[in-house]
Amino acid sequence: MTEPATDRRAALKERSRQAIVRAAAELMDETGGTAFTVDELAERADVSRRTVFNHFASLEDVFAEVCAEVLGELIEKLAVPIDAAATGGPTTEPGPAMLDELAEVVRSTDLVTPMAYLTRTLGGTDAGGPWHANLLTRALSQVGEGLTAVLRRRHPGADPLDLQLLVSAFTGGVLVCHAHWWERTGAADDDASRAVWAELLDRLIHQLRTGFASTR
Amino acid sequence: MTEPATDRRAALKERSRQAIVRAAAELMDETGGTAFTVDELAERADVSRRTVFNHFASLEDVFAEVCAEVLGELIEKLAVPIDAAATGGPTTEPGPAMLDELAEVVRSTDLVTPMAYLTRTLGGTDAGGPWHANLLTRALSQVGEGLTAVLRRRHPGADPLDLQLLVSAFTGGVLVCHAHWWERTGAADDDASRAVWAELLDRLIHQLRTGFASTR
DNA sequence: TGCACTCAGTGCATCGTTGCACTTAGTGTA
DNA sequence: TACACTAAGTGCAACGATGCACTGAGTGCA
Repeated sequence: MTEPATDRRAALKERSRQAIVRAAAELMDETGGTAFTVDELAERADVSRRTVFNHFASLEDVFAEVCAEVLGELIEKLAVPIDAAATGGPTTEPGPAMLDELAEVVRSTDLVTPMAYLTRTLGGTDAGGPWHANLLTRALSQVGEGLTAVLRRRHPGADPLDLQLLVSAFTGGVLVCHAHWWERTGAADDDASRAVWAELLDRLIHQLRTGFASTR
Repeated sequence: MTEPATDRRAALKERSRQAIVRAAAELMDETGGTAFTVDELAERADVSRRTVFNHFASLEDVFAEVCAEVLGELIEKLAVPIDAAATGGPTTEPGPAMLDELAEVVRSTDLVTPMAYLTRTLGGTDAGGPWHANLLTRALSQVGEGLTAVLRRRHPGADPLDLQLLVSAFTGGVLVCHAHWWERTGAADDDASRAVWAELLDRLIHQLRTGFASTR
């Protein structure tokens, strides 16, 4: 993918920022959490410690950006089949119920790997703390916005309220499922964990179907 | 080789400078001369055009630096066997005549490759012009200083005047040999060219021996 | 409980790069 | 011969990174 036409200053700035985010993701993966210092992050990113704070207001903001990128990739994964179904352009013709479509896409996408990563790195040392809770809220909001945008592209004729209610109920349900999944699997990234997740997801979808089956 | 302890600013400065020199050496090699623009050099070095002039006063200075590095490596090559002969520390004991030692070292070092490179890139388009002549003068001076330093390490008891006269006569002789070599071989980098160079070198050494054979 | 330490975060000045407009010299063409 | 163009080189201001001293919060220990 060619870089957008930009001047060298902007390119340098973006490179520094990406280096910090990438370094944080690596350290989070290696340490299974967020227990590293700004000095370690700066060294790994090959920038000065002041530069980290030039780009981010706090370490928490860095973690949030790592999450945002993981979740952004997740939403892109979910968007691909939904957008593909729209090949030939979006239509207002009645199609499958949005819930069924969303359910099928979510079922066929591996959510366990990113969830395991985020749960391990953010939930490991201080799960439920106000700091991590804030990150989780931001993450959920981002997922919700991303899904809403994708479904809107697919169903431009859909009532916006219906659509947003669906997404809100869905992401809220995913949060509940996540807590159960974590409790039962310890956020492992393996087949047993995937089986539990699939079961919880089926429960959620079943519960939501009765309320949104007529949405077209 | 570990980088010297330095701060990040100094490291960046040095990286930029080295990138410019390296890019110039590549372009000189690829184009067989110096007929490229500052814009091309800056692009290859991945710096801005202003940065080139932050580090060097002119394109000519960049070329001079490329030469200096090639010649510096050359002098290092010559220095290795001379310094190795001094293993156990320098001595004022009578040793082989300096000329014989210098001759042996020069004979056993491949001078044709760097000479071919420098002749091709600097002599190709405007040989003998005042601009290139200036580069040649600087190059010769650098070689002379380098050789003088090496021989001084090896023969600390030698009379400085004798030593400098030897080096001056030698480098002057090399310049003459180079002109003949160029005329006869076209500055090719091959075995035939090496044979001609060896012959010319023997002539030079033979001519110099009668004047310096007693130097110890 | 007071003290020492570590670390996140901050303010400010400096450095090196960069963007851009400019001048000047050299060159080619009508 | 005048004009247009290219390219080297320059001055100046702005940007982004960096160095460094500093404050405050949290923690551990005597």
